[in-house]
Amino acid sequence: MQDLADENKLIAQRREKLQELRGTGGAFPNDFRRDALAQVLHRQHGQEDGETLQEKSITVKLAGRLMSRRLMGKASFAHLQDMSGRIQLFLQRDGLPEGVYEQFKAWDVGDVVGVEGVLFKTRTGELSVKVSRIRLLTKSLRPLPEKFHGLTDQEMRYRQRYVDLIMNEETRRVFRVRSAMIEFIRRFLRERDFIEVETPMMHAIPGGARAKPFITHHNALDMELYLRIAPELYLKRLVVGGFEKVFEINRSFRNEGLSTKHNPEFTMLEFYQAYADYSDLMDLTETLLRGMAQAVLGMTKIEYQGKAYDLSRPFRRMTQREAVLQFNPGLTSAALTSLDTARQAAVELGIAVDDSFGPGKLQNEIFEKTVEQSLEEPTFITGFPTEVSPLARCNDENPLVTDRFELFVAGKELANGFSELNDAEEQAERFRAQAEEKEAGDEEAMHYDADFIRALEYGLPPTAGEGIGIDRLAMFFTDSPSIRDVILFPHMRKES
RNA sequence: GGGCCAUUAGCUCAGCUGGUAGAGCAGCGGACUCUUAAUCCGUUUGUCAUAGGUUCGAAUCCUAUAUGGCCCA
Repeated sequence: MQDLADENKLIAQRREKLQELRGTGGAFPNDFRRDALAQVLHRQHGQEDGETLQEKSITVKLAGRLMSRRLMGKASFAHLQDMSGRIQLFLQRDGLPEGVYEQFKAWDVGDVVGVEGVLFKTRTGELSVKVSRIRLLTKSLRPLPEKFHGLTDQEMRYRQRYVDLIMNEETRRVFRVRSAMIEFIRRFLRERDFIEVETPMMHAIPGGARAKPFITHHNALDMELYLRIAPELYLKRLVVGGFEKVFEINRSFRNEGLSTKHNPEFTMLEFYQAYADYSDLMDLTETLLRGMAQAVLGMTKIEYQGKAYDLSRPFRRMTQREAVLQFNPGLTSAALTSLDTARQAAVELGIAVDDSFGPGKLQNEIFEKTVEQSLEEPTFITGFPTEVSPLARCNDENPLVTDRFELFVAGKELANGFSELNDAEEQAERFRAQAEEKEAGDEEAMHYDADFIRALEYGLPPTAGEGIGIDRLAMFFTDSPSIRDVILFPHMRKES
């Protein structure tokens, strides 16, 4: 029970109004049923003229939140907002049952009401409902932000997303787009015979990526468990099992800092296709993103943070080596191949170099430092060093690199895919190398996963797999500068 | 982790070189039957983020902390 004295006066007044409602019974009715939505009415009847509407005499029942009120002595206007949008209400004292108009005048912006009335056009031509019945369905105790500026405080928008959603159409749009993107992915993959699966989120051995996991504890089993950093190893077990095309859209967790690009929990699409290689997946990714833009936004042109992108054009493809050389004119391919010169180049760029870094790791570090953020146009980077790709299949011509790609758009990594390493013995060898790095103090190095090796020993068909970061993709599709703008309830520190 | 900026009424924001804390919206009372940031008259609202310090006196200056934003690593 909250102490009334602690609350501000506006809330106290509304509590009193609620108390009166309780006295008359039925303060929280749940028997009102609507038969119309605001936006649908605008679409169906917005173009009709007043006379036509009057002749048709269309009665509708609507429910939603009162977002504004313009009271006059014996008549009032108000706007009702439901899940689809807004529509204006017109209430006349003489058009309502005895005493109802006076009750309505005592209600507040933010209250949830149910109305019944006839569609008409006001003098200014706005489609409205001439209300004949109105009921208060839920009393709102907290005042909404001011009607003109709305809620702009970013912290409050994230912490109290419910208020942000009430007040800001743009926020509602962002999350509708996100939802439509995920719906499109499901349809796209199902049409291609992928099946959707759910694999464990709690892992005894965290794997499938280089990252620090969150640790939790199972009491009954008295064992440490890790929140997954990627579903990869389980999805490949399923391909071994004969689910030759699988996908999962779900959360992964990484114990890292927060930034405009990182939330501790984030949503990934991962999919695996047997009898395909990384090149097939690059083609599929282009088709997927192009189709998604068309389906969700109605066009393949996207504007992100002031820059225009056209997904209908073929995505650029270049190797990591080529990209590093292009952005570092002083370097040569030979310099990147030799350990000494590669290390020197990295040090000169201010990279914290560890003695254990080989030429591949050094090239990857130089790439991340000097190239990534400059890759604006959609670009597939291929030829990632084997050293930094412990789960990917080596290239047949050059075993120092893997058949792997990452897709960059607007300077952000959106996707990572590769031909899967399906040689159980080589995978075991690479796990051992990772385990050694872990011993040597690299917290992000992978564990040796014996069951995964056992699965590979039964035989993983030649397979390609890919992960796409849904949050970052949603940022790009909704022109959002921060990952927090596309996560309904982003992680926040404790309120002060 | 480092740098810069912000935090004042329910919301959006003013508040000058330190001198009794303000506006608009919302609220409350009144007028008003086509308004739409409705209008008109009247009126209420504060832990100035928190804790210290300087000062006769601090929203204002200083320090620390918290939360958020932006940039960098």
